[in-house]
Amino acid sequence: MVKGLSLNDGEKVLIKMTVHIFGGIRDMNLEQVFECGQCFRWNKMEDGRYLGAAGEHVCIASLDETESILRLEVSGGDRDFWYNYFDLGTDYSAIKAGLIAGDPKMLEACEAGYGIRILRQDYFETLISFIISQNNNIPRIKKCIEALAERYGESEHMGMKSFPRPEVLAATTSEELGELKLGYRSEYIVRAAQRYLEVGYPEDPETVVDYHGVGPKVANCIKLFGLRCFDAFPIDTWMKKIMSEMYGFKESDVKGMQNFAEEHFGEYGGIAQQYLFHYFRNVR
DNA sequence: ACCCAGGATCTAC
DNA sequence: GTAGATCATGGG
Repeated sequence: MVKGLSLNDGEKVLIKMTVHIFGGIRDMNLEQVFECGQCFRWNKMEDGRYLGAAGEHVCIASLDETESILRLEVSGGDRDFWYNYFDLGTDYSAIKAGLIAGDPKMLEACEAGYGIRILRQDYFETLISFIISQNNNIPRIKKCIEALAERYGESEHMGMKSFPRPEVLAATTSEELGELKLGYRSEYIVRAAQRYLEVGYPEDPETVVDYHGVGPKVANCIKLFGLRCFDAFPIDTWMKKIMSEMYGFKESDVKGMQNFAEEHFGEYGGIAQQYLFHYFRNVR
């Protein structure tokens, strides 16, 4: 499909727009997927569709009322890319069943969190995004990331810039990034981009905590969302309260919580965390 | 003015 | 190894 868009100078330019249709979609709700805190570049449009960016690709996503057909209007990326990005090959019903079998307390949280999926996001984008997330709130995290993309992203589709390449961010300075109101995270971002160019994609997920500005919580988010370690169990201020209330931990006993998650939830601890996080923030 | 936001670092004990 | 202060920024 080809659409004509008019630009500021009045010229008509043909923009290549592809539509991917995926049927038989289960365990998916776009609001849950995009607003559970795993990604920051998707926003609901007035008509209910979601406009967002994944790396250099931009997409308008919608799920029909029976929630069985996913429609993606994309600027690029082949069918496999988007199938992979939305994690359509993973059976979340089976994962939920396993979590509930191991802990009946998870039943309500899993039901309330119907439709959550862990997107397969780009590692570098996840790294930078969650460095920005520290001691920050979601609306401002999104503003910071859009400012980064607006300034350093090199391509643009449907009004959204691509996420900056590591080479570009590595070539900036913390003073320059300071103009984007990133606060003390500016230095972390430059150093992270430079380090990424040195070490590349981590063979060992445990090494992400070696980034300056990446502590245990952010590292677990990067592992879960950017490296697909489903056992990574991020513990933030909310999870401390939740683990305290549900399982009786002292809120200071983060180490105890991590060990418990490892033994109790096992390989899908990160998924359990997502359901719990969502449940306590949005339902209770 | 104070507190919080999907915290991390640095310092001191 | 662990408690406390400090770190930008914006919103309530």
